[in-house]
Amino acid sequence: MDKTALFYKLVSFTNSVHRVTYELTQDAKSDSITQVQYKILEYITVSQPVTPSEISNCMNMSMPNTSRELRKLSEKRLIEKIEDTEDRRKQYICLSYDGKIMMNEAFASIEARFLDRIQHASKEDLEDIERALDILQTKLFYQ
Amino acid sequence: MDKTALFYKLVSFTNSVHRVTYELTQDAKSDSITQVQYKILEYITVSQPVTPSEISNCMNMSMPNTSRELRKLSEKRLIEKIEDTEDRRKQYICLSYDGKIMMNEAFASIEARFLDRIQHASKEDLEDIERALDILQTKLFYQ
DNA sequence: CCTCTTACTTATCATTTGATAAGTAAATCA
DNA sequence: TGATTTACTTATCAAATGATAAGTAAGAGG
Repeated sequence: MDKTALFYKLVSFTNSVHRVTYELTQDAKSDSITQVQYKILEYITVSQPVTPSEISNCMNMSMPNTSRELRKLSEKRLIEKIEDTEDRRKQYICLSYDGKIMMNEAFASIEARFLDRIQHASKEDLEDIERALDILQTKLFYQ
Repeated sequence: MDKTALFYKLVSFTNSVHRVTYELTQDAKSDSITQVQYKILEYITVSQPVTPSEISNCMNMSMPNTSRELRKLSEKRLIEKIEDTEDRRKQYICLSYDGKIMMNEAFASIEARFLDRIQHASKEDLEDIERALDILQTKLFYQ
């Protein structure tokens, strides 16, 4: 298989990943937040504590827009801002108690759909899947 | 590895896929169309000919919004609408000549970045990647 | 101390996207 | 033939998102 054929396979694959991700995550988020706010909470969940600049960089959002969405999340009592004691310009963002509850529920609902999706997979299938995830993460979707 | 651990691996994996997809595709689309319009063109490119209803279903867009975006793409001369001769309510959407040129350019730019990403992969690595893509597509990201 | 840079905020505006109501025209069905 | 359904359109509105200008306050460097 030449590299261009592999590229087409990748295109088809990423489409599948996006479609299945959509299927697993649809309706998982609370209606009280927007899609972008959910993605920010998701990022904070796996990376906390995190600064607004990091959110801005990693999510490809401008600082003003990041700041606005963080303010909204803060007003909804889903995150907490903690000042850096050494550099008082910096902040660290963490999930609040309510935010943790919300994200736990969201992840639980996504996990349930995932388990449903792999319910007919054999032990060998699961091992294949795990190996394949590792290979692609290190050799193709790295960084 | 239990299924919950596998789920966390999946979460991390899909984040990587989304990030790399963003990296590969950023700036690939022309500035004269919006993100949604680009996604529609991408779908048409790989599935043409396709009906507005199919686009609406597969892209999770309402028919009115699908219709609006297709009208805009048509006004930009990037797609063509062909009436079904048997059922005159139906349409088939195809890329126009200009649309094909635009998508060829976009795909070429994405492919160039992809090739860059795998430039250091050995023949064995590429085979591993191909196998892994196949396994995940059939066992996890199916349908 | 003064200047520059960094980290973040506020304000504002345009554009995109999503949702809904209402309509047309052709096919199907009874 | 008349009623219903399907495929798509038009119009309109609200909300989300993106982009930019201008501002504050703290740290860093000379």
